[in-house]
Amino acid sequence: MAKSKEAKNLDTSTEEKIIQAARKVFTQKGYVATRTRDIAEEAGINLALLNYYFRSKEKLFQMIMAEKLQLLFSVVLPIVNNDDLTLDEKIETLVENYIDLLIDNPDLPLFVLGEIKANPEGFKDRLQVRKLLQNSSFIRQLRERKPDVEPVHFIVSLLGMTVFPFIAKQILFADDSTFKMQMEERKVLITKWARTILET
Amino acid sequence: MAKSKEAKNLDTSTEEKIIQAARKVFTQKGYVATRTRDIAEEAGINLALLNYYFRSKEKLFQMIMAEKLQLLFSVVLPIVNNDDLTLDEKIETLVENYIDLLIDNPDLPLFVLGEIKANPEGFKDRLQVRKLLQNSSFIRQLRERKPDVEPVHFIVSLLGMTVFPFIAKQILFADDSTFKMQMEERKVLITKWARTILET
DNA sequence: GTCTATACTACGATAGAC
DNA sequence: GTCTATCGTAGTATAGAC
Repeated sequence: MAKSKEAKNLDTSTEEKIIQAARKVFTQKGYVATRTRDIAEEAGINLALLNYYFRSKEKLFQMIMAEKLQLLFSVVLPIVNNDDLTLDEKIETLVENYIDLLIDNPDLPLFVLGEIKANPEGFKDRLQVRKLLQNSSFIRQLRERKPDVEPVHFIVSLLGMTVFPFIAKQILFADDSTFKMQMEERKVLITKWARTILET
Repeated sequence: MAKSKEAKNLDTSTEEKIIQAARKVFTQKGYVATRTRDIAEEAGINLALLNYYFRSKEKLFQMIMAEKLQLLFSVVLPIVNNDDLTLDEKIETLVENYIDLLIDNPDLPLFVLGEIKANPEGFKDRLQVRKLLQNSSFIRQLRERKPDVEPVHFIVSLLGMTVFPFIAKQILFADDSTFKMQMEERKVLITKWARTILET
């Protein structure tokens, strides 16, 4: 730990300021739409410094994207592979943790999904979600509980109910504070509905 | 009807060829990422012709976007406002029609939602989905059936289950043919699950 | 490390010949 | 209506002074 500091941003290093700015602008506008000038301005530094610390816009972007993918995986993987949790416990924990994550990072889904669509090749190796899920205890438990339905259908529905509001909030929700409140409400609703579906 | 023609593309007017190309490229790559040169090449015409027929990239884009929004609304509005349909009939029809639409236009959701996020101001007046839904018989029926749950939560879940697979298909589904097959399966699954949820 | 000035490239748009 | 050639601008990246 460094000495106690009161300032939030004034004492952060230039490199860190650039990273923070890049995080914000990239996730808000996507790769093509962000200009390195936007990032420099947001960071309060000169444009040349961006290329001094990171070689290029592309390199800087890769850092941010890797970080965001890591963030997404870090929520899912520990849960779906945890043999000690029952199926119902997994569902409840997944939904709660995911909604908490997305409330803190509302741009995340549209950002990641948009960039994957824009450049599928760049994600070919990094995204083996299907393989990671395939052997998980989550899938195994789903097959046991509902042998007649492909697990993918349940997972897509669970993810859809959880993630979709964050993707479509501009259209479907009025203001930001009621949105947050309703997402808290959704935690228990989705969990309940998912269990109901499994009992069908 | 024009005289019978066998060719599909050779006889279409230059203007129509540009529109078709723009439809394809814009919905695939989004506004910022598409270059007018891409559209010209896709249409098999010269770049200058694009500005001859449509004044600018922006004008051409607005045409395509208006068309796509119209497409989305034309599926939803007639159903949610139809007083002759029961709630269960509305749900079934909505899911079926939407999945059919999205199978034919898989890029549609990510395209529209991405552009709205990129330029929220440009959609302020055109998107009054909330107001259009507010007074619909669909909402009224939902309130009657489940007075304890905000209708928005049910609608978001229904839309999420239906639309999300098309947004995340790069990640969650293997190949295109099994994807289509599984989307057909989903029609009856979502309808069934939605009804189950309403009985909770 | 940080700045200013600039090179280089890519893009949207237009002029002008046919 | 359609083409070639080109203008103007905006964006990434770098050179070089401090």
